[in-house]
Amino acid sequence: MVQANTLNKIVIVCGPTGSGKSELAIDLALKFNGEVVSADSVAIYKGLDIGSAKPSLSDMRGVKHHMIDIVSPFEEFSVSDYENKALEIISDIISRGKLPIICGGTGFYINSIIYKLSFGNNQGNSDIRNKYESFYRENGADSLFAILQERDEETAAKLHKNDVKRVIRALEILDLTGKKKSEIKDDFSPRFDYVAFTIDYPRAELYDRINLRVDKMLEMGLSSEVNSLIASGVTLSKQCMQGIGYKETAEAILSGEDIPVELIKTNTRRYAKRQITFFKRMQNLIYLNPKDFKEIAEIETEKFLKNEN
RNA sequence: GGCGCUAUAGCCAAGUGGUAAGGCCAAGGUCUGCAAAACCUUCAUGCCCCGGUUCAAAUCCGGGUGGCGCCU
Repeated sequence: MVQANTLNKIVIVCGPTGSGKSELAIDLALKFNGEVVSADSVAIYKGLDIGSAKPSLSDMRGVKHHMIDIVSPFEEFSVSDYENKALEIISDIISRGKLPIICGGTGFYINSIIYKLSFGNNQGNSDIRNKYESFYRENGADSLFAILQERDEETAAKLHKNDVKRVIRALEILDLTGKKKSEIKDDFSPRFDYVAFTIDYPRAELYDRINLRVDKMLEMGLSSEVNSLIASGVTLSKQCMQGIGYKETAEAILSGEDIPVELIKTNTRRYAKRQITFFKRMQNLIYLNPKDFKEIAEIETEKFLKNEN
């Protein structure tokens, strides 16, 4: 375990999909003797390459990448799994005297390494989830929410009754630990000293880039990638198949329809919007102009590394 | 040229006399073990234009304009 230590410095490259994070992270790694730690909930899966825009070997330019291709498409993977593995890797990188560069668009994953979140102190339990899910299906969101209101009023007050996933999670914590989610207090002081960068494209320009990138994924053979996943037995219900581009393509293939390109683009754009919203709350985040992002990122990283705090 | 049908938000669309449903898109937001997931909020002082009837018109009447269809 990495202990909070102000000498532990890491660099974070985050932001919406299609903004050029991977390339910037690699640039910085080359310049500052770093290794890239991916923070991407889809790129962790083996075999999901094109749709997750994984950097190719040549893109990586010899920079070591971690947290990519680490789980099989049949496995489930959670933030907590991510946190454990990533923390181990980060401390190893630091111990070797190199700079960890966290790069990815999954804000929740990034938060898990910056902050020491407890995540309710227990892992998901499919029996319990199934129990409440079927209750929900039979009785509706209001009835499900009423249970939580009775058992943990404080958490219920923070959730919307339609947010079934979170309502179920709160109930799950109650069942598993006997404790209320609202009783668990977390420490939000960062465990690392970090700077974060995001390349700040004007919205319209970002959307253009995304649209083009989706077209490119199709050209590169997204549908055959999805085909082979299906052929190997990966079903739509698998977690990895929730990825944008994967679910739409898989559904189209299974029903014999054309791949809904426009839908994939729309979903990707909406995802980018959610990412932008998420990262707005990140501390120490430097918004880089697309014109000179590389130079500024280098200057800022240099300043950050020199500063002993 | 004649006849018929039609015109509601960026798009689809309900509404047939009582003060503009819903969906999509878009924008903003939430986020503590599924996060590329899940969820929330906002989005037509106005119904093609002009005139009329009426206490009251997107709704009825007349005329115009655009679209669609049929006929010559």
